[in-house]
Amino acid sequence: MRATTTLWQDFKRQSIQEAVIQLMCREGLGAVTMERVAQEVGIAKGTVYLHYRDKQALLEAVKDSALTPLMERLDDLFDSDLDPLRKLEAYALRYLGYFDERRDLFRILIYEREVTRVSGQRFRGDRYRHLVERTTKVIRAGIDDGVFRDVDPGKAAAMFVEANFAIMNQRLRGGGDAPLEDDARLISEIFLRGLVKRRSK
Amino acid sequence: MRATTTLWQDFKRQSIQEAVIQLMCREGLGAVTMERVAQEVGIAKGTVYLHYRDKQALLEAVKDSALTPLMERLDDLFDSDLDPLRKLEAYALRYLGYFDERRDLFRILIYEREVTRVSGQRFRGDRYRHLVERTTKVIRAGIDDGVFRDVDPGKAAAMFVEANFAIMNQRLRGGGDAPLEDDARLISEIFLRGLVKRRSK
DNA sequence: TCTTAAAATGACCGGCCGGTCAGCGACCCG
DNA sequence: CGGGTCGCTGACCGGCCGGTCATTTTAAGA
Repeated sequence: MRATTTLWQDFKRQSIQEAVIQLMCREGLGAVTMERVAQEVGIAKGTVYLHYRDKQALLEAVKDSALTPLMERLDDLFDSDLDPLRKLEAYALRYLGYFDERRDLFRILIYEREVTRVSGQRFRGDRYRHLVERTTKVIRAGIDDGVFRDVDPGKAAAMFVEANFAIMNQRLRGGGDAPLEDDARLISEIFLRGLVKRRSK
Repeated sequence: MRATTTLWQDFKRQSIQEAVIQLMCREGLGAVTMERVAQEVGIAKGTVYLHYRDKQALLEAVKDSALTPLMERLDDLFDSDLDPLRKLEAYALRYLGYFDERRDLFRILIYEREVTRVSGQRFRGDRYRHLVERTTKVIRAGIDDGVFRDVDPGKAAAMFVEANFAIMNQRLRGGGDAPLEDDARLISEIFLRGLVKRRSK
């Protein structure tokens, strides 16, 4: 009975989180009201507070469950023993792949970035920062190996992470008709080899 | 007298806009309240409404006066007869240069992007979109010339615009000690030539 | 100094939203 | 059937903020 109760509560919590995501995707962050969320789930506002201390805790939980799997997949990649170049290629593939399956989650990522930036506050769980830092290390390793050019690894990492975001954003808005492998390859090719055609003619 | 009055009103309007920018930089978008803005200028809330119809009009005006000069400088560049490759190089230089002089304005850009994205609504004056579109044309021209590789120009453009944003963001946060010419060159080099070292050894 | 029109003010209003809690019904047990 | 537990409810509260407008202040002209 204990287990059953917990399972059911988990289900409830998940329904609430799903409602937040749905609302955010359909009508934007401004529409995410405790009242509206409850309405979406089909429960009363007070009930939501039986599951989450307050609105911030709810949003935090949504971000967590939406982005933690991605971060784990990327951290696994960072921890692997691939060489830096392959790591960046694989990064793009995993990043796009993750959001391609669940496009609504990408909104959550946008939301996190924006709130972090607009509020101007430092967030403890700033995932974006984490991503850039780990990417920085990869690039630094590549430079030490003599594979990459000697550039500021932090800035190159910021460019790379942002480029992935930009492409995913395009996929989301532009209809995303291209296979994700193509887009991942596009990122790798441009970022690693450059836009300019090789003078191989 | 007519002229004098207008000039003085312009000054008032400018003070109000400056207050918005200051508030936004110091305490984030959430602190930008009509009351706080008036307080910052040293006038009463009602007075602000003598100059701007409502809050949205004020924010719109702030965005306009902050970003229009940049857009003009970039549009001049796009309209010039430089070849595509030089245009992209010059783009990075102008972009970074503009915000380097007035770093607080960069916050306004962040604000516009975030609001545009989070609200999910299409904005009439979406400058970001305009930038990407013009950059797309440049890249397409470069591809037609045979200088650039045959990639999706829209996606490459999104990457490029975003990369510039990322670097400016880094300059803002990381202390921005590097000369802007170096950072502009970094963007051009990576985006145009790639991160991977040429096998010229 | 008085007149008067324009400029500035800030108390006030209404709506919104996060958060609370007294109460209600469903269900179980004795 | 009586009583007690518990999940749930939604009316309500308080604070915040955008926007208004009757009133006061300013200043120019006579």
